[in-house]
Amino acid sequence: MSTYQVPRGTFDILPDESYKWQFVIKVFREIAREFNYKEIVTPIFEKSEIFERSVGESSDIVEKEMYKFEDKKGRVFALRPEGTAPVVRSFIENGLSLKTNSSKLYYLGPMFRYDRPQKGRYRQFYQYGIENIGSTNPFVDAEVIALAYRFLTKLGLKNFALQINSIGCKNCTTDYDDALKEYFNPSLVELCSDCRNRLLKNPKRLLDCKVKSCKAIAQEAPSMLDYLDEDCTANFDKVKEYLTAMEIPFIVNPKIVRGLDYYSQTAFEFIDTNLGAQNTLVGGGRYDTLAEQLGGKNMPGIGFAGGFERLILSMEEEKLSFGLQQVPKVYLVALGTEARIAGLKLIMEMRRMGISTEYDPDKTSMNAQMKMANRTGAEFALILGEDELKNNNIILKDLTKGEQKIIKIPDIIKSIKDK
RNA sequence: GUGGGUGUAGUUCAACGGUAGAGCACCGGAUUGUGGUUCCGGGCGUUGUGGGUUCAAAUCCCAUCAUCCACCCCA
Repeated sequence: MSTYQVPRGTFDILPDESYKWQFVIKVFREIAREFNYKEIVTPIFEKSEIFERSVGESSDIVEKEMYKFEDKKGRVFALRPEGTAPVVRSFIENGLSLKTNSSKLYYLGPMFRYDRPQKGRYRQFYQYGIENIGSTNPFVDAEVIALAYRFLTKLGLKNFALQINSIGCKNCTTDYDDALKEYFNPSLVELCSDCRNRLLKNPKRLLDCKVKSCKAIAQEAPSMLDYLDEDCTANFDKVKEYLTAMEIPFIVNPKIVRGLDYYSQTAFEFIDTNLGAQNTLVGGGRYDTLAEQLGGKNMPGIGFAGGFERLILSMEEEKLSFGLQQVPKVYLVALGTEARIAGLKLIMEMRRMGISTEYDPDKTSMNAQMKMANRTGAEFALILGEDELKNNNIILKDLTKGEQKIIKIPDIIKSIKDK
């Protein structure tokens, strides 16, 4: 056992695994490009106030999960627990609303939450996400959902379901909260202690409770959808209509409640059906008041975020491909000092021509070098010995077929390129 | 933050309170100019860490750290 280990809830992405990450990141970028979203990169830490004012003082994230610290001048920062607030901060700060072609943004990177680690839940985790800022049009809601759907589908995932809901605007919510309080109050004693708290602070979360008794009571609770005002209802209907038009299957789940305070109207989750307790693959929704809360102009927006860890877990579960592991194209086997030096020159040339090349600096015997060539998974071995060198030749051996032929050294790069 | 399970070689796992072992991987050789297969050889690892009980602890007890599962929360 080594003396040091990674901090709790974090992990190393090892060389054998990194290609999986590269693969899903590559696909995400491709899909973002298909939809014409452009990348935005924001710092890993921000003034903690940014999260407190947007995500919400009473949310779990702010209340107990933030990595908060003071710098040497006493400024209070937090490692970002999520990506939306920083993007909106940057959007306001840089006046992106005034520029064309800069309202559709995507981001990638680590987020931090001090949470108890579990399968699919880490303290440093990697999110991908998009934000579409500036429009209240339900076309945009549908497009954002479509992008997530397209991404998951492109990766080959099948075991997931899209659930959507509308949590209304401020007006609807207050009415609904009152209705919930009225409904649950008579059964107060039967609720779990968490739920008694929730009833005061955020009654909607009660719908999400997993305690059996609470679940049973919540079964008959009034539905959010009945409390939506005209606008919100119309909007939600349009979102559904557009999704249907794009042939994106969804189910309406009135019990979806997002844990971040800035959400309004459209809320959605892509749930993995065989992942365990941490099964939200992608979560997102509309946040029409967020920009104002951060001191900007009234600027509506909608976006989503997903975690790469769960994505990869889910893909492994479904035995999906992550593409090929990185292997060198050519492995140079050099015999003798002169051949080794001549080989150096050759290696440089091949690498410059874009041919990935490997060799072993320590092994001298043919046998050992061939073994290494095989182990790296190289496609070809180039064998250079005294005899070949004398005649300006080199042996090109196809390691999968086992065939080999003698080639003039000046022609070798062309021969490999032609393969 | 709460509850439960687990921690032994690089890895997957064995070992009744009494000498810590096997598969895979890895290294070397058979084969000093040709790999994958095969055969032979190679393991002292503070049994996660720190205490305690005992003649004796990987094994029992306590603490701690990590991990897994669930609550919670969410990506």
